[in-house]
Amino acid sequence: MQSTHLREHNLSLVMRAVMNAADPVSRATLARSTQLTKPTVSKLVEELITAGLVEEHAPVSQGSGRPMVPLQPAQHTVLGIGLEIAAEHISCLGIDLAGGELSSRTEYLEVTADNVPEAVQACARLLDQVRAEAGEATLVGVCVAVPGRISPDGESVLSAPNLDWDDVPLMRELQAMPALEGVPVLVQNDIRLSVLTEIARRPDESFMYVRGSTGVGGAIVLEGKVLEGVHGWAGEFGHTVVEPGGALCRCGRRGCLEAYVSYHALRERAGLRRDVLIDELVEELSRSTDRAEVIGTIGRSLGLAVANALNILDLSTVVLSGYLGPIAEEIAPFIRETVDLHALAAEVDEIVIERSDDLAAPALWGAARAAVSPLLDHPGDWIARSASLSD
Amino acid sequence: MQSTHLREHNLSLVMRAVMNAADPVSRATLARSTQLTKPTVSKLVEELITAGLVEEHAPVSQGSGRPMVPLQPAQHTVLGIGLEIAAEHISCLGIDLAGGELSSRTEYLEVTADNVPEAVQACARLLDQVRAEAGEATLVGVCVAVPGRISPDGESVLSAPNLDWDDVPLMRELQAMPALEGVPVLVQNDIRLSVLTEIARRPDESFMYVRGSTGVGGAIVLEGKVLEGVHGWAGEFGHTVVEPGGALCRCGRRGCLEAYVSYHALRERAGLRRDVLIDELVEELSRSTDRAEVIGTIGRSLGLAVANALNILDLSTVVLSGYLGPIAEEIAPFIRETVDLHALAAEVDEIVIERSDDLAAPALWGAARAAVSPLLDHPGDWIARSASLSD
DNA sequence: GTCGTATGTTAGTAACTCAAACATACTAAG
DNA sequence: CTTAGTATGTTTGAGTTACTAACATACGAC
Repeated sequence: MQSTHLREHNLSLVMRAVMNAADPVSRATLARSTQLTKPTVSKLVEELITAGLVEEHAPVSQGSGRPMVPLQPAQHTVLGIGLEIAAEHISCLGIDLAGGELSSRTEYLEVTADNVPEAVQACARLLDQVRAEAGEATLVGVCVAVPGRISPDGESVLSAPNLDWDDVPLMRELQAMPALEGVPVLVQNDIRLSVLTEIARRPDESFMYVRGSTGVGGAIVLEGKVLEGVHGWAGEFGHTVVEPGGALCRCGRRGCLEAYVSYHALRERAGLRRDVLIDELVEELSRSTDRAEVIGTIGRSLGLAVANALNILDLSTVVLSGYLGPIAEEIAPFIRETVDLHALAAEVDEIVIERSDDLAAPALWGAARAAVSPLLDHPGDWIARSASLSD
Repeated sequence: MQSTHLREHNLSLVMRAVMNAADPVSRATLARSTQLTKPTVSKLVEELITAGLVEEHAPVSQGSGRPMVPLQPAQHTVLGIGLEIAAEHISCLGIDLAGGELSSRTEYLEVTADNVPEAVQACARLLDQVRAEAGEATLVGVCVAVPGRISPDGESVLSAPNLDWDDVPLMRELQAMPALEGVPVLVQNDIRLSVLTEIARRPDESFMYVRGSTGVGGAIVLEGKVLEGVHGWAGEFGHTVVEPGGALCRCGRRGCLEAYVSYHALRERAGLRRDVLIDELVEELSRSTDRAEVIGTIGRSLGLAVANALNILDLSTVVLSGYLGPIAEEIAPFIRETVDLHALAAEVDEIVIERSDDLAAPALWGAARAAVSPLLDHPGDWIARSASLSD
């Protein structure tokens, strides 16, 4: 490791400290939290300011002593764009370093295997619009959320059942856009991006994220980092076996978790075709059976999968999100019952089951964050670039 | 991060490069593999040599060009001691940096809840003997392997069913020994130490380690590092549920993996009391039932647990060890059958099922390695210490 | 107004690594 | 036996980086 790497590391350290702080921070505070000395922090902060990554505000008095100079992530200088491709719409969101929305747009269209080019064009249109509305801010990255399995290199969508997509080389298509020349483009699974929103709320924690959307997905977060796995789909436990030889899942196997608790499966069981809210769906199911049994089946199946996962990973926090959020309180007792029965950690600590305070579109927001995130890890690259531009 | 941390990092980088190399390496080779420059490597190597961590041998010609000066981990200068506490014996092993055995001893005694002080005394005796036989080598650490659950801080043994131990503050007991003053003492679960032996064989790989001993345990290895979890028992999947409401496990729950495939459970089923080899045990079981069914039950139960774990962690390699080693080839087809049915990764890559080339006492060797390992992460501390001694 | 306090800056120093040239020691070929 | 070629390892001087110690700054409190 070279000296320049050391600088890069410290630069990133300071940048992240500024980002993670809830309120504006002083240089002195940064020095304390990063373990660096005041002169070092001052120098690094100066670089970040001239590069347009950090903003200085008017001094604020803090009781006695010299007033601090508040530092914040720069607003409106940097633009990260998130795209979300869903079955019936494509959304686009632009944020800056401060995490504020600069601009957003949505187009409604039914995305299928037959209109991939149209979808790509829609993405391009939305990108241009959002970019134009974001003003002066420089685009630093684009990240696309897709509800499906992405190849480990992030190049293409291997399969997205809801979109009926198979092997779509989305990254290449988007990178081919002239407007995106030189801009990094990422493609990532929607749930893995949704979890970023949750991570932002509880930085550096370890937990299991379970999200019910059409299927059931999830992610494992260890000390604020999403576990990747060999193919980049660790935590996708919709096809964990909860009942060997049990109900037929749409993946063709038997006894998968998804066959018991996914929105899709529940809707099939209710015999409904149209989209309804989860509450209505449970209501519908309760007509033929006891509501407690419907909820109990969901809770206990989920509990078994969760318990096994908690055992293997030795975690003690579960966050429920997506359509599981609204019924979280209702199913929690059943999950707890099963987890307490099977999870070893439950003997020592109480397993915490929480619901996620989901935004309207966590995947979209997560994608926008992911688009900005490389900048925070390597501010030096950006500084070098902005320096060369001003030459 | 400060400049001194940079040096510490690079020192450790070079030290580990020397350790991991199968054959003695030259400074030039180290420069290439560590991405450092030749002068830097030379300086760092010099420090490691004077500190007694690395050894220089006579120049060796490598075809054309100046002959290289071979570098190796120093032999007989540093002593790491591993202890293994088992139900019927306590073993002790001393190794040096080169990984060679300097000395080893075993005492046979039945370790129970009633004779903890005796066990500690036996440890002390063994430690003294091994240390005496190791000659000049300086003791740098002690690590104790215990077949049970260890508290997250490594202070005490929470429970060790085979030893009938509960809440034994082993670390404190050992640290109280005058001979161990200033020497770091670790206590760790035996399986988590066994896996270190496997990691040494396949550095930086990711895999699942499944070890059959009295129970069934395991560990998760991600890029050469053992996953810890909140309490330090991630990967302990003996109590994963493979059949909800199934066979009664000795933990009091139902359907645990251990109830189907542990040596303990198999022996109970065979109605045997004495210890027999796994082959004999399977033979015995095959008298009442078909051998294929015995093996099949083991393989399929294990397969289900493995498949669920692989799904959650997105891994594609499984290493079978302990008593599962000898029957690995026999049970592998059944594991594969179940895994192929349930593991998603099996659709893309073939899941690799391997057997560990187990040493006689992997936990003991792992413990000895773990005792030395902190030195490799922080050679600077040791250098400072050895410098102050020679003053 | 003076003191106490906390922030941020300046100047000088120490530590680390790097690039370039050099010294070394061998093989291979004429 | 000499010369060329090659790879290793060292020396030298320079360029980073961050640190320590002292200082300047700007406020509140008495």
